[in-house]
Amino acid sequence: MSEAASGGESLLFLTDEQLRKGIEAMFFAYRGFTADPDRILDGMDYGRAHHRAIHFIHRSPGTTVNNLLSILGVTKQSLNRVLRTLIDDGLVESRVGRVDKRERHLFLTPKGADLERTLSDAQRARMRAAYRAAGPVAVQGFRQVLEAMMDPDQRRQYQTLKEGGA
Amino acid sequence: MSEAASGGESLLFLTDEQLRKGIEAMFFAYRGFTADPDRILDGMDYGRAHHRAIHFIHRSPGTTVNNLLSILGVTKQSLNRVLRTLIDDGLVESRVGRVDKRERHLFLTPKGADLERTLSDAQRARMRAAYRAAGPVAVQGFRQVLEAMMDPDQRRQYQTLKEGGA
DNA sequence: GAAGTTACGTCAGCCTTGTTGACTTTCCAA
DNA sequence: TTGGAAAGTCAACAAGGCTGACGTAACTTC
Repeated sequence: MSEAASGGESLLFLTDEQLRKGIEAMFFAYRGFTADPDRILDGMDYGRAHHRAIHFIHRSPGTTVNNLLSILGVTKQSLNRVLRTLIDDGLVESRVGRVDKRERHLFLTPKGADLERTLSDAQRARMRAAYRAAGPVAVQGFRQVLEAMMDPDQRRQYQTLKEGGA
Repeated sequence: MSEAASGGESLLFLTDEQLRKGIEAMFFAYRGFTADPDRILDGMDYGRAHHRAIHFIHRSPGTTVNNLLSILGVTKQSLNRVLRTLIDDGLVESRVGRVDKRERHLFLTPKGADLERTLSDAQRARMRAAYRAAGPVAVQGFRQVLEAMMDPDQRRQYQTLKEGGA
């Protein structure tokens, strides 16, 4: 490659060996990433799927079922099972749309917001520790690589969420 | 916090908002991370669990079942089901240990190595594109944050693997 | 106003991949 | 020789994905 010859900055970070380390880092890190919420949910009747639904409803209150579907990337049957229990248990409220009555807008109830806080506090605590240990420059790189790793569709959704919350 | 007051470099990267973005980035990126191998495996009778087993057997040829168990973090019954099909299909070979005949040492057959290559080529291609897009500095930060995010046990295993392959 | 489309919910059934628990066989080591 | 570790296996179950089919209400289009 020309860059390797032209400059001191080589392309050694693109070797298969380096890529493999990145792949394994993703594998192990994701386990850590989900470990704390999983532990909390383990006692309750909920799982990771409930966590995801709660997260994104909290994130975008009033979101429609269809919208949530496309963010989570699952089928409506799969989401419905999860949503059903959350609504029945009084963690999520489903309101019929005003302008389009076919739509259901989803909101967390106070009880749902409580669980959301418990879960995200735990997940953020780990994230915060990792960020603090690695420092702001590393964090920027972390985010850059993750964004580059997403599928275009996913990246668009991520960007939309990112802007909305900024 | 004193650092925020003391220096120009603030701790804004540790705000809940920034942490939430990191959490969502992990969520969407992991989907991309697994998408390509998943697509390949979809046609065959295998799934993500088979991919993981194949990856780590390739990574550490001759590893024992117990060792693989602790790396993958699943029960032996769960791993056994996956391993059973891979052995029956002639992708993995299980050799009785020489010094300790209770142990089984696992190896990929040529056929298994073929599939491993197909899968890891696809996964590395995406990784490489992401690395290239983000650049070496970002990649270093990426790896730092991921390592800091792991549980201590996972980090130890990751480090061991990392050194072994370096 | 009729016909088609969209949003949502639900029933039924299936698959993968994780779990526990119980039990056997094999084999090393004290 | 006996206890315990390693491995394998059977059975049962649960979470959380999936497809397919169907129903209903509401919106859109012709």
